[in-house]
Amino acid sequence: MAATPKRPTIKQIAEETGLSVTAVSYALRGERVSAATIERVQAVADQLGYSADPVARALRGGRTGTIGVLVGSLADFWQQTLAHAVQRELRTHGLHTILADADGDPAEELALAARLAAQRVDGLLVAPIGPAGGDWAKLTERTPTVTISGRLPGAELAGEVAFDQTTGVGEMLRHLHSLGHRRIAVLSWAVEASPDRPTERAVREQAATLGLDCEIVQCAYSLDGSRPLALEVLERADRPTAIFCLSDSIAYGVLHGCRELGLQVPRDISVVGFDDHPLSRLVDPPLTSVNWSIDRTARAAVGFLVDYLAGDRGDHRVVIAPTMVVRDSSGPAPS
Amino acid sequence: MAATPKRPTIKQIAEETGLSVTAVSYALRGERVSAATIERVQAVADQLGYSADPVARALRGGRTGTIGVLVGSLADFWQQTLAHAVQRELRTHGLHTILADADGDPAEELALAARLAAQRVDGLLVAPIGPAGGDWAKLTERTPTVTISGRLPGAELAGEVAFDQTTGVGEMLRHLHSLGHRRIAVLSWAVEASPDRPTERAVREQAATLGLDCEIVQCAYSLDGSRPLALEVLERADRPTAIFCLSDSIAYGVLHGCRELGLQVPRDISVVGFDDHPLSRLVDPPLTSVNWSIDRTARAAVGFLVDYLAGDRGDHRVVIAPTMVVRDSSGPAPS
DNA sequence: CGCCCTATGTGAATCGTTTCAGTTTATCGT
DNA sequence: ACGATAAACTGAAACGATTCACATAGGGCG
Repeated sequence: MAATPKRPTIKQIAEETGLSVTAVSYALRGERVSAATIERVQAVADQLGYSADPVARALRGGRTGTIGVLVGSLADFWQQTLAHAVQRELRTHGLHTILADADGDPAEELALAARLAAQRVDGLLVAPIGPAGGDWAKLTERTPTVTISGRLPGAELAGEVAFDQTTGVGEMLRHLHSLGHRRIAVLSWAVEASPDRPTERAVREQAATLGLDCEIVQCAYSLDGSRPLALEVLERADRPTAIFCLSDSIAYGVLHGCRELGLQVPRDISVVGFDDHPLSRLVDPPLTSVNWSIDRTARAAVGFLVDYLAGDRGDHRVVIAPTMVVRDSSGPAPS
Repeated sequence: MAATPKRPTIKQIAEETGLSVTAVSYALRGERVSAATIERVQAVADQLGYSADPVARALRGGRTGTIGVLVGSLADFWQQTLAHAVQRELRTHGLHTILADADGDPAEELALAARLAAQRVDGLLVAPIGPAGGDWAKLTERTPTVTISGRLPGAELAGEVAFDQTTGVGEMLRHLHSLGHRRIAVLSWAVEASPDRPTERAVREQAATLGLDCEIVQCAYSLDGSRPLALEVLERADRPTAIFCLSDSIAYGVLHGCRELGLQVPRDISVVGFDDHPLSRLVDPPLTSVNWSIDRTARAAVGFLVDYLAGDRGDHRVVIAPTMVVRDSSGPAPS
């Protein structure tokens, strides 16, 4: 092992200046000591390249300046972008990010969050897959937590960013209905894990209202996960006339599958998504989707957490409204 | 503030069992104490839901089980995917990830890495923008560091994953040359920050060899960053016949710009990328690019770091070879 | 029976920082 | 000039886990 030089400590500064460790600690934050001392300590600290050890500080009970971010699956492009937006937003508040990725497994979520909390993060931002169980009460009462689109059983929240799934699903289904589609396959991630997510419930309810024949199909998150499934659905005898993907990432895989089978979208079949990823306007054909503003989401979530940490216990809940974005991947149902 | 119940500590277990803190510490790792004691301690620990505080452990000097990952810009889709692949790979080794994002600013990189190191990560994985300066010597001799495609001035590395940029650039330029293109605009990120990156140097050299007129243009990373720039380039009187984007993300923005101006790709102009993001085969038209295997990259980088942490000081360097992927976005130069 | 060795356990220091509770000066008002 | 008070600074105890050095007891063996 290479010789490992230690980083400078407060103790070294104390020796260098002839002061006590205590005095140096105060001086570094400019309190309780004379201006002359502060200056002298600063000079030595700068020269040594000193910076306080966040680990020691955390142990003593202070803030770590780090927020844990837990996402359901980084394989999903939208969530990748969300993670980026959140990280960027946190940075504007001088906060750092520890990112964890449940990788599509709801059973992992609580464990990962606990691990994050054990790292002494100041707060948690959780975009969960779904209420797969576990009791978040203990965790969330110890660590301020803001959720993004999802429920955490037993959790006591510092804030909540919800998506109006009902309206979003409704608009999309009405759009498809108005184009004449009656038999629709809905590709959803995480159905097995939590069969009664609000999104799926909304799909069932609205489909019933509109008289649509909607089959909900379990689907892996990633591009490569949705393609084979799409192939299977597309090759059925009674192929649906439209496929409603509950994430744009899934839709990309479906588009790819259609291409492989020589199916023209939207002539032969309509394919629509549900997050409106930035690339959805560039794929072929440009994807009809429902937009949930990533920037607004990230800003709200981070804002709630920062407010809470600053002691503001106000009303920390917002519902992000969907925006229907009709592009070229949806068209009249083939007769 | 809500009552904040403390997490269980080793001390509580000691009181509960009537043992000393020391004995409990040993018992928890199954050393030096009688089997009966181990069992008793385990029982109490389980019942209390005890897990060791990573912060305290880190302070004492042990491993944290956390790796810092620093990427040049999470706004880039390829780097997003890389970050995901790396995180996933780290997880298979039982390691956690702290992700930092320099957001396109090379001047931030060293500071962010230092901050990561101060968090007591066991190692660092750095995919830098470029050698914007700073001295990485002190940091890297304290914290094992593996680079992914980039040089860190003064760094002493635990491993290195390099991309054979020269070959990649060469193949792409020859491809364009063979299609009759002679006037090419090269859109690069981070030119200002480090004008002599290996990639740009390779472009200049190979262009000279082939007799190509290549202009290198500074470009922001993101989709929205490259679009306006593309518009500017495309509206010139002596418009280049091909645009070579040094990242697929940039190419996506350019494609968007072309569409706005009513330019057909590749009939009116060819557009090619340089990472081969998974979505590049789905955009319209499918993008010609150069593939660097993200999985191989992530696996190699993480492998090097894990080996190093295990004490293996072997040869930790690999060069990832490019694979030219010709799709539909490149065609014969218009006459 | 006396000696040493092992098994099992404990006390205390350590990591780097913060902070409570003092202690020493110097200064001020009366 | 004297006690009160404030300013400047220090000691020591936390935070939670690890680990070195030591203590105690019992067992084995000549």
